[in-house]
Amino acid sequence: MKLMVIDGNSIINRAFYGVRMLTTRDGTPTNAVYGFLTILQKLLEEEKPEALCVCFDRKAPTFRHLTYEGYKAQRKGMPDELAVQMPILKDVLDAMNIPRFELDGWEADDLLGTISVRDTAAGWETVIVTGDRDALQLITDTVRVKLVSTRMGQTTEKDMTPETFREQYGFEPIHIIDLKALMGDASDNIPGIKGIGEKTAMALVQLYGSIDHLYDHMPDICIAPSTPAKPGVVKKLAEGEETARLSYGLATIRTDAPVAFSPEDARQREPDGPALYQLLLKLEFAKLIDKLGLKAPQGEVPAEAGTAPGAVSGEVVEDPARAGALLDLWRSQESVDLLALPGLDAVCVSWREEGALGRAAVLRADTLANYSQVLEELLGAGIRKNTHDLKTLLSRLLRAGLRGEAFVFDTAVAAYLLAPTDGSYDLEKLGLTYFNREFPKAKDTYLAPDAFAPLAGGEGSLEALMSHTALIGALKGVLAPRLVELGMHKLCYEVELPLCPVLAEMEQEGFLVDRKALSAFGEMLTQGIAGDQARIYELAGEAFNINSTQQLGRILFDKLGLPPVKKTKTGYSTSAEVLEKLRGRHPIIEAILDYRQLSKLQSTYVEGLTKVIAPDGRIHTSFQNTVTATGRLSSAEPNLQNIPVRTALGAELRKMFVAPPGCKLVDADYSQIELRLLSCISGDEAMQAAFRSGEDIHTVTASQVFGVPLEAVTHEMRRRAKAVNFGIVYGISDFSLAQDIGVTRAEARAYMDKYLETYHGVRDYMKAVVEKAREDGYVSTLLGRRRWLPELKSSNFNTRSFGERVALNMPIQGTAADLIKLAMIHVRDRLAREGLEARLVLQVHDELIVECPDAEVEQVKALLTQEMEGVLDLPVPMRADSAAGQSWAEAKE
DNA sequence: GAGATCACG
DNA sequence: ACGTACGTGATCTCT
Repeated sequence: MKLMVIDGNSIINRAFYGVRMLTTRDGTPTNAVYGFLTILQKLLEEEKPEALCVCFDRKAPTFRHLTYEGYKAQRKGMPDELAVQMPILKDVLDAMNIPRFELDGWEADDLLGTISVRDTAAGWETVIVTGDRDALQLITDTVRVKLVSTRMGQTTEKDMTPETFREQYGFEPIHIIDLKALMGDASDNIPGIKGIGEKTAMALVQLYGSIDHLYDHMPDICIAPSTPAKPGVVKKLAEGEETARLSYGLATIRTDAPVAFSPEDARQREPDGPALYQLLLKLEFAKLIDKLGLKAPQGEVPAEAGTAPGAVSGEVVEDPARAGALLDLWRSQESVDLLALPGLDAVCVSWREEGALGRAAVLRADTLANYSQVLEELLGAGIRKNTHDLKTLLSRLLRAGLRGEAFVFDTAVAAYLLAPTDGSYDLEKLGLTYFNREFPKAKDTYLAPDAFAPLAGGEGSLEALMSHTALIGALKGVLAPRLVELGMHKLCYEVELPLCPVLAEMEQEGFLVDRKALSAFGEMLTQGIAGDQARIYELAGEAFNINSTQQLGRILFDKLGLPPVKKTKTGYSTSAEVLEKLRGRHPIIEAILDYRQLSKLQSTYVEGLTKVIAPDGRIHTSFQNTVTATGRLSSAEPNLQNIPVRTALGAELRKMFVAPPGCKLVDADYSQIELRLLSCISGDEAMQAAFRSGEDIHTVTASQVFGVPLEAVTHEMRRRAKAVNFGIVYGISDFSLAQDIGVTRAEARAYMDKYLETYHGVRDYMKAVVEKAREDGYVSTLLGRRRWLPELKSSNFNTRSFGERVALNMPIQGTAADLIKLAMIHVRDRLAREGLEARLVLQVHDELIVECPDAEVEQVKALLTQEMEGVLDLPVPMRADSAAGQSWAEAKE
């Protein structure tokens, strides 16, 4: 029989420092509890003990010999983020029916000791789990200590038995106490003998075992067989005897705590399922709930009654007459919910009948004779619809030659606006978050590859499809009022939703690529790569995988002996930044930099893009509208928002993005939109005046910061001013600015001070925005888009600093995102209204690209500039420049 | 799946 | 004293 007894304080501490910060949406820190439970799961799987319990401290550490300053320093060891998680962990353990022991005036250590002794007496085997080496004194033939350490979320354990202990320390486990009596332990406030360190203490204990035995031999002390100790050491031992004996007492773990324990009481029991479920849900540990196989409480959900999804009565519509009747019914509804399968071969509609009974109907292409007619009618303007992920639906519809109108709500977009850092917004996840209810996973049911295959038994999938569709309506009931409450309803209904069809059309349109030119470019790269590779192998004296940073690091820093500039978590850094510093030290550096550049272009762009050219010769990216924390779009599969431009060779790629014969590309980009917005948002008069003057902003800044006339601004002055301008938007530090522009930290500091003196409105804003964010818990853009900032409440300096930089940056980056989204909607409208053939094909954050017939070029250029500049009335003009050409490279001027 | 690197605004 | 710029996505290696 085996008992596992856990040092609760020690393990939650390790977990807290080993697991990255996690919080629930309301900002409650949860990382330590999460880490503890992860470790517990792992240990239970490995050890499978019959019994289990956890011990906690209930004794304030003593600070007899510490000053008040020392006390404060000590206290810093238990930050608030960890303290608030202690009671949470205890609640979780209670719900898991795991006995926990704590006793006034006793430390967890003493309880571990007491329990292990009782356990042995009862004939049981004991595994003590802790991160604290003190406990090693408890090791016996039947008591093992599992030492746990956690780094970067990875847990490692080491089993310590009498054998392994002796191997490592060279003496018996019990003499750990004697070791501490001599050397002390700062973290436990055990003084030890001053001047006796780890080395000496180890040697003495290895030779004498106990301090009693040691002092019996005074003053003829050796530190190794027939090696007398130095007189200094003997003197210290003699003078420190009293302290050593006192320390011995302090280091001894007691085994006589008055605790009511017998191993039988700790036998593992079933957890209290519903209680544990509720707790883990509150902690937002969805994955753990899954892993433990916990189920949502059955039956009606009491919370938010009336809005929660009730039972749905569903039907599969196979009779055209019935379909017609339903269409009439749906037209009369305020709105219905709609979910379609990716191939559009089935759709589900849900609605509420009088008396609030939920209804759902599935229409299938294979069983409803007039499916396409019904679908078209359903998608038309006569029936108002709610859906989930509108942009993807519209995109699929367009691909099938269909249009969707009258979509009035999107649960994915709404949930994103309410919590833009959540990362994913699957329906089943939203159901859990907003209703505490478990829903089947779409990917396991109606989105599974063979969900509706004849033999797959599609009933489960049908049911899941219907419950998910009905969930859309229920979610709208919660999300829509919340959007109003937080002032984001206009942003949702006037920006995000109208943008969906624009994005879908852009995806459908695609960007024409010159496949031949791309492949010729690729061949050239292949040659270059082969040359670089050969040269690198020759200079290295061996062949190796240049793509492996590990192998490359060994070659550069071990074999060739170059100085490692920077380290990463896993070894040497070989980043371009590091290699640049080594340039000139060895010819191989140049070859590696060139190899890196060429192979990046080859694998990511030439090969990556070639793979995704559609049969129409065009590349159709996917614009993601629920991804970024700031409100920007992102582009994926492929990413067309990071096509090279900064280097001459990379920019070649933009020549491959073209307009077909008879057409041109028109490219329009905002000039300095983020700085212009900074001047508006901060209300800084000086910066606004600079923009109104129409002069180059970086030159004006340089002139003001360096105190010289505009004409006297040198290239270098402008470059530095530009770096400061950028840095300010990101919440830069003097250190990073110095690194960026290659000056000393003091100089960088001076530039920033001068800058903030010149633009004191910006300085005031930087201070105010962070303070307000701390009070409100969020920051927002001009159009009301929000980002929550639990980081600002962190006690961790880095985390908090990050929160402060985000508080500065998000309103600016996010407002720019709001503006271009609005401009895109307006551009799309005007192109249609003016009957132009021009089509938007790409957005790159501050840039729009349109493909149009040659004849429309001038009109489109003007239209783009107007709509982009005129999107909002601000105290400073927003400027946009446009140009046209046969390729993207040409159109960018 | 995580980490390192590098492409963009 | 801390540790060092905001926001993304793709590719490659290694565990």
